[in-house]
Amino acid sequence: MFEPPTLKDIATALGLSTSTVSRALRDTYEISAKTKKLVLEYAEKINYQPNPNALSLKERRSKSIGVVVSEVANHYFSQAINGIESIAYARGYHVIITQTHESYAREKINIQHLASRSVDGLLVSLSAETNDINHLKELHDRGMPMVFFDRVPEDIHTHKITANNEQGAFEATEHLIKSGCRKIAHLTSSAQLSISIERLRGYKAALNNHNIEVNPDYIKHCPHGGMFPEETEQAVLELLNLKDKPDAIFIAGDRLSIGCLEVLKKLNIKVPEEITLAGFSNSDVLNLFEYPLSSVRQPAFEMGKTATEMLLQLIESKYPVTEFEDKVIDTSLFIRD
Amino acid sequence: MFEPPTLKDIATALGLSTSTVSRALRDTYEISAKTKKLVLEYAEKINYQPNPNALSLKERRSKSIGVVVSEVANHYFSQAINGIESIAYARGYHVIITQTHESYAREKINIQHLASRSVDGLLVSLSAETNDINHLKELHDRGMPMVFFDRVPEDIHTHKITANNEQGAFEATEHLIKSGCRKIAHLTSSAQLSISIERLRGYKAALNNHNIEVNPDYIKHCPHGGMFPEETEQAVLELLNLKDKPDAIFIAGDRLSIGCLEVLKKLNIKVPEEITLAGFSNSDVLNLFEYPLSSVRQPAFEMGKTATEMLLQLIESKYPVTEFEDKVIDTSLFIRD
DNA sequence: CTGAAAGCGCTAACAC
DNA sequence: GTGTTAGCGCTTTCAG
Repeated sequence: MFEPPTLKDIATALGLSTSTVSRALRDTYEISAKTKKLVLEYAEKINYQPNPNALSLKERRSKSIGVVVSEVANHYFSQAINGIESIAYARGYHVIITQTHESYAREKINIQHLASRSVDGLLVSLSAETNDINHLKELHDRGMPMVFFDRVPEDIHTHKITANNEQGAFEATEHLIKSGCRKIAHLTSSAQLSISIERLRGYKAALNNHNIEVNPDYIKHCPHGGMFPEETEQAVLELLNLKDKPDAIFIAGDRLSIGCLEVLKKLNIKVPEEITLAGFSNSDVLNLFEYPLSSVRQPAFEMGKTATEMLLQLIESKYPVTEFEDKVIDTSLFIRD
Repeated sequence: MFEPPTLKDIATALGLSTSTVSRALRDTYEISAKTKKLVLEYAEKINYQPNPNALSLKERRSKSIGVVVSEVANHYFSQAINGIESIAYARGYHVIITQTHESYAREKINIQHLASRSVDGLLVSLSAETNDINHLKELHDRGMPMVFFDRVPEDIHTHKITANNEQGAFEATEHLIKSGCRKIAHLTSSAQLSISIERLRGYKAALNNHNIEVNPDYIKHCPHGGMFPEETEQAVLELLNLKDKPDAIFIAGDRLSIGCLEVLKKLNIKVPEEITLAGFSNSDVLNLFEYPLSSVRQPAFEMGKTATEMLLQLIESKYPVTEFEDKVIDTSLFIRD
């Protein structure tokens, strides 16, 4: 059994009261230098650490924040998490990471878990399956500080931080057009996700701008964001089996890009000779790929940092915050031919 | 301010005592069906959740386990984490993930953070920098349940779970030999890491087995496991600049493999024509790479699961455990030419 | 069957 | 300057 020393242990060992010890440790002014020294040295010696649960109970905050993402294996999220940690650690907060694996049920459970009083605030990116956000709304209404990033809900009024998805999608699609493609398909995640909506909008805008008609057959949604390979495979096959086969695909996500590349490779379809690709991806190994995939990169680290700063501001604010920011950060397009 | 309802809130609202409410909620036998129903319905209505900090304080356990890995972006670790979560969630435990980024200082801080009483046990994979394990030893001596996986220390007596690194390294190296290579280099992580030692041993054994002399110039250590690209680049360049240039490299880790491939690509050195590669990697995109990289895959998910089962057994054991297991799981070699 | 009270480890009035 | 005490939210004797 792991039984760390407590204030009382120090107090009895030193013949003092717990409050004196507590004050000495926290360096209150009204404590004699001698006692302070005595206590500090003894605490150091036995490696005393205050019990965080007792502290949380008392102070009514845990100095920890919860993070909800779909998958840490996704490079966008692992980079964002690094950004989150960089700020949180510097400000003395713990970071508790949970994954939804794009499941709405899992998301509800994780949020539930993190709530109660075990975290002081939440950084959330919605799962692909989520289209009912009542579990979040309720928690938010009851006062849980919350900041959304990347995949954000419409009707919760709080800070949100997103990449400029529309602009990124526009640039990627336009790049395909400028490369000579005209029959550009769009492979994307579930339809209700904010990122899907915005990227679709950018895609359509680029086509419109170049007087290319939007072909509904060219737009394929994967409700689980490519979590299941079959899902992606089927979508890609449907595109390839169209009588008027696309000459390019603009892909809205990392996992989808990988799934798509795998299908093309399996079918031995040459990229970019037979089909050209561009996609949203924060992977750091794209340039090692056999097939070129131009990619829209999101400033993941920076987004994580900013989201965390915003959250800590909410958490530590003395007064209820009513002005919320909707921060949009630019993406950058990396071209590979 | 987020102020969730407490037992007392329910009690006063219903004109009962807190102890009655507590019992009703936990379905004790000595409570009238009527009261129970009343309480349960009200609790449901206001979405009551017990305060986990109060619970932890009382029960002297938090129902959460801490995980220490170097990087969640590493596929081996993200898969292991999925295995860890699968068991932990099923048994009602939280999982708190922390990253060391291969830094010893960060590892110490994370362990410190997780300790005290905020987690019931620890799943640890050492950082590349770590060669002093006193921070862990001390904690372990004071009774913190601990299970090591992947990168394990020598002299802490507890459950350990590793891949059969020596065997995996042997097979990979032998594969290179059978492909006709004779001048096989070894690019690996920091020298004190258990995985480095074991993989080096397998590498040497394979060479010996085929009567190839071990050339010390062919063995390059990267103290930070490829965390810094310059480190890997320098090591690879040193290998390539040898007068007797190697015709193959056996690479001991994921990040190192990527770093190495990037250097080769930059220098326009053809794989496998000019040099053949094999490495430890759990990446799921290797077959999309331009250059073939045969890989030793570790059963990461299974390792995470097993480690968690072992840890929960330690945590929940009524009596001090003195028999410890040293579980070694086989790897598998995936060949790409 | 239900209530009162103690205690988990800590801090913060309030004594003295 | 230091000790005493109450209380954070919960469970658990112990009374009744």
